[in-house]
Amino acid sequence: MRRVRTHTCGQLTAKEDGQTVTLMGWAHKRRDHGGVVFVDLRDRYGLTQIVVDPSFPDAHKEAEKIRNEYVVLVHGKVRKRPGGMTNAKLSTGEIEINVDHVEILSESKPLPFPIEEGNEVSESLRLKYRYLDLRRPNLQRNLRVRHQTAQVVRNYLDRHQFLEIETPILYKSTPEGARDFVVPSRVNPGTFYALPQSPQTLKQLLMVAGFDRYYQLARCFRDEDLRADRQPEFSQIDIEMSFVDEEVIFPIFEGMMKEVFKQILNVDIPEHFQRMDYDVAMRDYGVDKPDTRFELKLVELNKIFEGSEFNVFKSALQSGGLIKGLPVKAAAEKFSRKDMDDYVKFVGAYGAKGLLWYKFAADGTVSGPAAKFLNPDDIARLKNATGLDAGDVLFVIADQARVTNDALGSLRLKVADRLGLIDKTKFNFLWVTGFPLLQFEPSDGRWYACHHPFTSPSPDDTEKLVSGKDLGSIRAAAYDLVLNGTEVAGGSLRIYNQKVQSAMFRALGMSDEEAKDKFGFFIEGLQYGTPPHGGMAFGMDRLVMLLCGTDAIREVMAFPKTQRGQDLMSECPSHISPEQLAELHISLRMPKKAAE
RNA sequence: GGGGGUGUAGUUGAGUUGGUUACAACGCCGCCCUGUCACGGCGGAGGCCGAGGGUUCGAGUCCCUUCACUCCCGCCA
Repeated sequence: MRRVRTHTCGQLTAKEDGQTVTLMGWAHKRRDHGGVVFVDLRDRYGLTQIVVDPSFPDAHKEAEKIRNEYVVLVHGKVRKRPGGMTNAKLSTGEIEINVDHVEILSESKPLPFPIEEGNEVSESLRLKYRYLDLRRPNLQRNLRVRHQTAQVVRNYLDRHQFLEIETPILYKSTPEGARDFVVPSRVNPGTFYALPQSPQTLKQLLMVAGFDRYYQLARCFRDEDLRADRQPEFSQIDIEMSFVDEEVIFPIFEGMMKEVFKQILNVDIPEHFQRMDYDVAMRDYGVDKPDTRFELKLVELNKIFEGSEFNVFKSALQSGGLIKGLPVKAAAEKFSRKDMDDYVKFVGAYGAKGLLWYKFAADGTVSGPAAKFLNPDDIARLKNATGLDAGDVLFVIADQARVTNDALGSLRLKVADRLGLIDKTKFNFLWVTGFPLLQFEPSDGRWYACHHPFTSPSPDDTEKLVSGKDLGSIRAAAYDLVLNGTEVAGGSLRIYNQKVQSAMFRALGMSDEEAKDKFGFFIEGLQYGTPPHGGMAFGMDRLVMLLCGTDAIREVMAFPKTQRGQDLMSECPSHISPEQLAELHISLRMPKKAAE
C-alpha cells in the first residue's frame, strides 16, 4: 500500500461527504472516551477531526496508542457530523473522518513545550527546538506572509522589466561600514573572502553592464551586535535602475508597496506617499525616520531661554547646544512621579545628562524639578512657544544637539505609546529626502559620507562639491522610505560622472590614487560608460515584521540566532578541528580556556 | 564595551517580614469512560529553586560572583 494522502487536513468540507480519503498528519490532540476515540489531525493547512469507532478493532487499538505529535495515517470516509456537533472554529468543522484504518507512521517524544499558543515559551527553548517552534501557528503564519511578500515583490518587479540577478556570497572585504564576516580560502593561503554587507558595488556594476533594471532578494551579512530588529544575516530587496531620477524611482516603489499591502493585508495605502525634508524631520521629530501616525512635535526653545540664568540652559547655550521641548497636552494627571523618574533614566541612555519636566497648573503656576528657575515672563513665553496651558506637560532637554534630538525623539515615541496616541491600524509611509551628503567629524578632523561615497549630491549642490565649498550644506540625492517610524528602505542616485566622483574623494580627504587603491575594481568599472543610475534596498525582514505586526525579527525568520549571535539548535559558531585549521593555514591565538 | 529585565517540576507561573515536607495549572504515566473538540473522573511520578560562593541557628527569599536568554545605549557608511 502506498503511503500517500488524498487530501490535506484543511481541505475537506461537507461537499466531500461520503468520499473515501487518506489523510496524513500530526496528532494535535487525542480525546479518548474509552469507546470512541477522537484525534485532531494537523498539518500546515488545518485540522481535521478523526473518529475511531470500536467497531473497527484494529484501528481502535492503534488509535489508543496515539500520543501528541505522532505522525499518523488514517483511511476512512468523510461524513457530516451528527446534528449539533459542528465545530464553528474549524474550517473543516462540518465534517469528520470515520476511519477504518489507522497507522502510526512515526512516534514522538513528549514535546519540551506545547504547540498551541498561549503561554509564551522562553526564547532559548524555542530556539533550541526551532523545528518544533515552527509548528506553532504564529511562525507558520509569519513565514507564509514572508513568502507571499516575496512573491508579490517578484511578480511586481518582473512586470516592470526588472531582472533578478544573483550576486556572490563569497566576495571582497570592503573598507568602511560594518564589520565583515570573513571566510578563509584554502586554495589561496592567507587570503579571505568576505560575506557581502550588501550587493552595493555589484549592482552598480550591473548597471555598467547594461542590465538597466535589476533586483535581488539578497542575503546580507554584518558582524555587528544584535538587536530586536537586527540579525547578523538578513535579507534585502535590493534594486537598481539606470536612466532615472527620484520621480521615476519613487512611483515604482510606491506601487510596489501598494500591491504588497493590498495583497497581503487587504489594506489600501495612498497612491503617492508624503515627502518630508530631512531638516524638517529633525526639527519637528528629532529623528530622520519620524512616526507620523500621531502629532507630538518637538519645539526648539533656544530663543526662549536665551537670557536664562539657570545653569543647565546657560551652559547648553554657551557650548552651542540645543534646547528642545516635547509638549504634551492634557497629560499632567497621567504621569506619576515614578513615570518621570523612568523617563529621566530613559533619556540617560542616549547620553542626556538630565530631563526637565514642567506641569502647567490651572492657577498659572508651573511645577517640576527646576520650575523655580522660571519667572512669570519665561512661563508666558513658554506657553506661547508651545501652545501649552493648564493641565499640560512639557519635557525639556538641553544638551548637545545630537543628544537632545536623540533623547527627545525617542521619548516622544515612548510617551505616545504610554498615552495610547498611536493608531496601530494605520500604515503611514513617508519619504524622507534632502539628507546631508557629508558630515564633519571633529575628533578626526575630516568629513565622512553620510550614506556612502558613491552617493550623488543633489543636482543643485553638485557645483559646491566640485568646488569644495561649503561642504556641510550639500544635500545628497538620497532618500529613505519610512513606515510608522521604521526605516524600511533607503537609497540614492549614484555618482556616474568622473569629475564629481573625484571631488567626492577629495572632500573625504582621499586622492584619486588612494581611492583607486581602496575601491580599485569598482572605480575602474565606473570608467567604462556608466549610465546615470540609482536604487534602493528594502529591509525585507523589517517589512515582513510590520506586515505581521511583530517587533522581533526572530519572529519572521525560520532559524534566527540569539543576541550573542549563536544558533542554539545547531550550536554554532563552533570550533573546528586542528586538521581543518591546518588546511586553511590558520593558527589560533587565544587564551586556552576560550579555545576549549 | 556599558546599563536594565528575567531565570522555581517537561512547560507557564505562585511562593508573605528569611522559618516544618516548595505550590498550582497544563503536560507526562496508570486505571475508568461511546460524541468530544480547553472532553471528563480517580490515582501517580516528577525539583540541587540557572551555577558558584557568602551572611545566618536556618536562604527559593538577603549579599557577592558568574552563566544563559532578553531589551536598550555604543556599534550597524
